Amino acid sequence: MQELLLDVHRRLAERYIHLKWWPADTDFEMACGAILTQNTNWRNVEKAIAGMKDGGLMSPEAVLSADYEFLKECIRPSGYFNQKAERLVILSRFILDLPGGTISGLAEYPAERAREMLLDLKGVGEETCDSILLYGAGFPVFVVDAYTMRVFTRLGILESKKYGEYQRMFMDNIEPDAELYGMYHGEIVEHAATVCLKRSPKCGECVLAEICERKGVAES
DNA sequence: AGCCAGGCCTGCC
DNA sequence: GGCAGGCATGGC
Repeated sequence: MQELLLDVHRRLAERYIHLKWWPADTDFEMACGAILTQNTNWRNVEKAIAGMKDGGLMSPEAVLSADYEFLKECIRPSGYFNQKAERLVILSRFILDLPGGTISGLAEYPAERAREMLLDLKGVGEETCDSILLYGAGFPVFVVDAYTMRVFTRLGILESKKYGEYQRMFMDNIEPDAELYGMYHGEIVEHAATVCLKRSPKCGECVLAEICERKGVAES
């Protein structure tokens, strides 16, 4: 399994080259992006992030002191703005209470504790939590999302709907390495979102075609 | 014109 | 513990 997972990574890395994934100027912007991208196309998230910046809201202090309706207007393009505005406020308050008042302050805690703290926040589920832990605070936790499940189910590597099972598959077989985990997850998203395996897979055209064939996955 | 997007919560069973 | 329904906008 370890060899297979690293093989997929190598093939993706050859095709999708990026220095550091999860584009964001600050860890706060990264964390906001994690909220804003919930069930939402990244193109719309970019508009909302730009909206927050234009509105002068790209800091936890600014979010907390802003007019609530104005905050909603700024993030409107990302959809679900009523829920997401509340989640941004909750997240901002949480961040200011961390050591140093920043997301990176989470690194003061053991990974398990930091994960619990984030999951306790209303509006932060497993994917949002792990994204922040990995890309915001540098913990070596593997992020699983809809793309990850779709790709690895499609490859015939793991048939499951459970977040934890996918995460364990990666973390039990690949050494903890935040840099590697971040790259790998980024490659999966780039691959699934831009080229292949969106809804109707055409494995014959993608860099994972050989693996599809080896696993006996039919092209369609 | 629909269908979909880098989820999560609530309320039911 | 699993599963439907709701949340909202913009792109293709």
